[in-house]
Amino acid sequence: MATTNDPETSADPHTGDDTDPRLRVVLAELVTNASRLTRLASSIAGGDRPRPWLRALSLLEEYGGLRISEIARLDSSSQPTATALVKQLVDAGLVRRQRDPDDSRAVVVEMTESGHHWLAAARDDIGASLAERMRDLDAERIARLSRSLHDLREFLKDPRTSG
Amino acid sequence: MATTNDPETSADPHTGDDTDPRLRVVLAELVTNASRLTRLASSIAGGDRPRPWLRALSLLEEYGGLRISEIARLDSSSQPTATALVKQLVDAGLVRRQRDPDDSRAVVVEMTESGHHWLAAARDDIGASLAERMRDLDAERIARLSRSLHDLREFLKDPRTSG
DNA sequence: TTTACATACATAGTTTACCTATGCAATAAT
DNA sequence: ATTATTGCATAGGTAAACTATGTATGTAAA
Repeated sequence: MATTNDPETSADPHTGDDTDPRLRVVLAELVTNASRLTRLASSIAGGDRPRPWLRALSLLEEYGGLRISEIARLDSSSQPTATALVKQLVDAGLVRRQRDPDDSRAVVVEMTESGHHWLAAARDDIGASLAERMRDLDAERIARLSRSLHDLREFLKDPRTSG
Repeated sequence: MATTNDPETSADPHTGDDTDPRLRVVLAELVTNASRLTRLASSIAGGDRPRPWLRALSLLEEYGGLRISEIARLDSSSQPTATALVKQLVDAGLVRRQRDPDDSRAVVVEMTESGHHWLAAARDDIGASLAERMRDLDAERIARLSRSLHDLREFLKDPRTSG
């Protein structure tokens, strides 16, 4: 056990033991609740749309053209996973691959019109399924909650440039 | 296209088209943000703990003893998935199976002491990993956010009995 | 400029987490 | 008693992820 360390000198960045214990607890609860909500929502509104497609297309919509390795990094997945995912999207006609003129090793992935339509339809479906079960909720409250989650993710991505 | 329907008579419960369009949009955004936060957090704090174990043990801690089919339902998974999951947890010594005295077809699954320890340690690790990157956040704000997500899930589970 | 290393992506092979379909035993309903 | 239903187990399959590695291109050092 390390609980007998001198509190004055125990700021070891590896263990994080100098953080607020209350914060540790509520952060663990937060991810539990976010994860459960996500799982329940996707069981209700999932349809048969591949969730990796939604993630990748959302990123491409947000950032424009992306390299394979950038997709992997932004999606917290490995490069081979991103390669396979892009292949599926190309086969489905939702994205297009182009060589980077400045670096012929690289590939730039862009959404097609069909990809934009697919993503919009997916979001409509998800929103409609959920709204049907939650029609009494206040949209502005949900919007605020959504923004909080967004901000928290930005902070988690890089604590220095946000928050 | 169904966009030319008479708005007065288009309250078809199958399509949900009578719900607030703004609500549909923000709900779709909410699940996107919750899902992305979950994914990022688990890539940071995931460790190598099986996520299904965390889900199942959290349910058992919350509800006490549960049947296989109850675990499946509460976890939004199929019964065979729950059977396999419980088998893994039994093999790891984290839960114990007992026959239901009132119904000898049924199985009641309960956490062992080891299971409680495992879950507590997992949460400590997750909380510590996240708190290390987010040490400047206000714990009470996170707690409120966490509660909102919890309440929203309760509402989504059964819109009539919560809100 | 040849050699060496780094980067970007592709491919192979494996594991994990699910699913559906089905079988079997116990209970409930007629 | 027969039939239907319920609770779980098993079989078999798919999708999404990983690591390890190969190949081609770009970069830097000798």
